[in-house]
Amino acid sequence: MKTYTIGEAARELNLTPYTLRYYDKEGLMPFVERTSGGTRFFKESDLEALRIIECLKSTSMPIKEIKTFIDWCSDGDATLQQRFDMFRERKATVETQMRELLKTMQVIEHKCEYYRIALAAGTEKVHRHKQTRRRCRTDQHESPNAQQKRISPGEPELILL
Amino acid sequence: MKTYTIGEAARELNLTPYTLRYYDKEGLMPFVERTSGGTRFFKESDLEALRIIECLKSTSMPIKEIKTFIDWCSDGDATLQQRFDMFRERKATVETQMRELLKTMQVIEHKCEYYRIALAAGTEKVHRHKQTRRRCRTDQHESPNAQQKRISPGEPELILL
DNA sequence: CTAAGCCTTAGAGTTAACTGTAAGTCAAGC
DNA sequence: GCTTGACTTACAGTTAACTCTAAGGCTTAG
Repeated sequence: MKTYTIGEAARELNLTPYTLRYYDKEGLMPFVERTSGGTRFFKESDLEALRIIECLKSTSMPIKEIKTFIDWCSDGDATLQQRFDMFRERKATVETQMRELLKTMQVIEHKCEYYRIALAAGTEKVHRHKQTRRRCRTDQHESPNAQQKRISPGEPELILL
Repeated sequence: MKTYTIGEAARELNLTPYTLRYYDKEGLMPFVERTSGGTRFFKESDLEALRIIECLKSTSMPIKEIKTFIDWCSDGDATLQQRFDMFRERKATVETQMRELLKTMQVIEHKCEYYRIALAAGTEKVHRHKQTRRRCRTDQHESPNAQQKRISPGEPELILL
């Protein structure tokens, strides 16, 4: 069966040997074997496992939690329920992340349009009227905590939305 | 016009006052004004700007790059093109992130199914046959770099995919 | 008038996840 | 046999993004 040195495995996974050694130290790779000389060698199944680890990492799962999962894997069938629950939870996390990314996308697209129009007009001022209108609607009462007098009265305001 | 103290603004944005002061120190909030006593007060428009900053942050944009954008905003119409380009680039980034999240989701769902079946069977062994078959297909040649003899011959392999 | 509860700054500490260094081992090629 | 280049460990350093501490200031309630 084909095996890989740490450098080859790192290339395969788009990581560095440093990172793989770090993962090993953190207990993420108890399955990786060594030669008699102490050199790690990675099997296909190890790369598969690392791809799962990378997948979990891409859901912003911290390395310590991934280690818990790896420990469960080592414990065998007794931990099937925990592992199932963990993936269900991950699924919910990813769904949330997708919803938030979609919201982000909408804002970004709105800004693209904003700047497309501003560029066409040669100035951001084309958006000024809309801004003033919007601000007026929320312009109703002072904060009870804002009792101190303000300095720097009416600077040319930055426009960010 | 209603204004907010740093604590109120933080609550509004789901951040801490520490974080907002940190952003200010990093130059992300040159638009936030102060009372004569030096206390920051946040206007609606400042909260809007901070929401954009949070949006950019959610695309994994580092704070230093966000500062560049804020500086461009302060520079006015001369930087419209840069800002437009920046948002186009952000859009591409988010599209990539969405594609990757979708791939992640597929793997997670596959694992959910894997564990649903294993739980029903009471053991992960139900997936063993498939695993062996799959491994055989890639079981064709030794790595030219794997010349050292292996220790720990045939442990019960962890199953992770 | 003083205590509570905000706010301020400078600067130190924390955390996660690497990233690199130093000193040494090992196998291959000249 | 010696150099090359990949590997090893232990451990120190880096980076980003906070997060907190200490010392102090301002405004309101009692």
